[in-house]
Amino acid sequence: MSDEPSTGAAPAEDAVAVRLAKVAALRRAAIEPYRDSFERSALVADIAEAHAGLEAGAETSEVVSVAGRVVAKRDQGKVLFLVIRDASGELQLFCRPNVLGDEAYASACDLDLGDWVGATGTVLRTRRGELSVSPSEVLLLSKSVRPLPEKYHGLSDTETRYRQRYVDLIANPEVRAVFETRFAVISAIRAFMAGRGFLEVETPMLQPIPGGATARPFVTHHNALDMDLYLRIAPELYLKRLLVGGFERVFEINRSFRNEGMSPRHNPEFTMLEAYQAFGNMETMRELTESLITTVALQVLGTLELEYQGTAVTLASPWRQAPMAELVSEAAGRELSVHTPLADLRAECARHDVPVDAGWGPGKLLTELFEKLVEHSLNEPTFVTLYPAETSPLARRNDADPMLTDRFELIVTGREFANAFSELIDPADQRGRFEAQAAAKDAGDDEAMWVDEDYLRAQEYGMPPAGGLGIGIDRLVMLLTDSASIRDVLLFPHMRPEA
RNA sequence: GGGCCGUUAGCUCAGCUGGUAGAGCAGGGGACUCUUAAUCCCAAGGUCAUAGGUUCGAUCCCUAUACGGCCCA
Repeated sequence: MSDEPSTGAAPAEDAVAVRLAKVAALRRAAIEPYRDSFERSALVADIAEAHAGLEAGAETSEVVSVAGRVVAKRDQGKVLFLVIRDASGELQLFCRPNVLGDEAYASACDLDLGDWVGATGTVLRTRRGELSVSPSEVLLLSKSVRPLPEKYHGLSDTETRYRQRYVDLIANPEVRAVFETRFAVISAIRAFMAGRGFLEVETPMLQPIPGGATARPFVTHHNALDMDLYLRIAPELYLKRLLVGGFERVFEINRSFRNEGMSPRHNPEFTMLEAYQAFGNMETMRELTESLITTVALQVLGTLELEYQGTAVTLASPWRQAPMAELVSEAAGRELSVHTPLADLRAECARHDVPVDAGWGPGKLLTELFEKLVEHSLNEPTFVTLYPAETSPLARRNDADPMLTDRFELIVTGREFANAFSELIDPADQRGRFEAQAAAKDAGDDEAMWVDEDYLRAQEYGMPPAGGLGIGIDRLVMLLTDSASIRDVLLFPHMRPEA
């Protein structure tokens, strides 16, 4: 009755062909291999919990219905062991012809690894101690026609893991745990922010003027309006418009997009938390950041003592604070700041192989030196403060030194995790900063900001003093799951088209 | 964009200073009434990433390209 195996076909198609033939055979026998639904009575984990004390060799009369994917098959001739997996765990099906009937038993033997099945039967524990269901019925719910990766070594090819995450999740169940942690982190953030009286809002992802960060945007086109739009590089300017409107505490967990290179730490689309608090400032945000991250870590991991890629990191408070110029001076072995003569800063850059651009001012040069000499060495959480105004076009100037801003970046494991500042609320100063950015853009800096007239108009109505904060969610999840690459915390990381 | 490394069966991997490829698992056939990476027997499975070049002969040496990984910008 079975079809002749196709000869001469490529091996990949061979396995597929065998399974497709089974589908055809089932259909001829009026058995639907892709069913509508299945009524199950228990998750695998529920059964394991309820029968944890069942002795080896003991059979119960309790009938359960379970469903899952066949992940192992051990054909013993007159006994067949199938292992099925549902979202809660794995369970063995102990299939016997005297319970199933010869015909149903033969059908069960015909199942393949990867098939989805539903089974109904009694709970027992085998003589060898394996909790099992002895089914009186095994229903094929959905036929798998592609072979799964090897059962022992699984799937390790990184390219296939990222491109075909669905296979990765089947072959490497521990991958699921990373994304469960990711969900726990985001849930904990929401709860924390709500507890502090923040309102969650949604702002445009399609923006006529991409603002709130220095980065190249993705461009798209609105056909009906016949105009270009940009995928947001940050929600910042919209959230701050809401402060003008009277919302005092808002946050958005946002997907943003930046048109730049990919790396183990950069994906073209990524997730951030941005939060704004009226009447707060940088210090308000510093406390919020430290409290948020420690609360989330404790809630999700139960500890503040982490290991990231082989290096111990403690998140225990209090976290170090240090001005950028102080850290750079320490690393360079000489006093450096935004007030150091340009020539000296350039010489220092040259000494450390930092390529410089002729148009850069002292603030940009100092920031470059910081990134080259200091950033990577800050393993424990460190608030780097007093960023130059030149590289902080949306931050309020420091009252004592207008060349600097009341801004910090949080560095952990040598990487930026958060960025926050006292918001610039003076519309005249903001216009000047935008214009400096526009000049840089005209000079060829395609990451520089645009002048956003509507944002300036909003500020002219009066924006309350405020603190603003951004935290990279992907990087936070990387830290908390000890993931080396951002691709490991994104279900579907961006990839070039397949060859 | 630059540098280094990788790409061999569906999956995980071998492959000797160049003589056109092997294993395990999966898949196929068979045996087996308590298996656990089940076991045993048999047979099958490859455009060695792609395109060129060198050579009597290339998975192997050279060049380019594609995709992936890491580092740097």
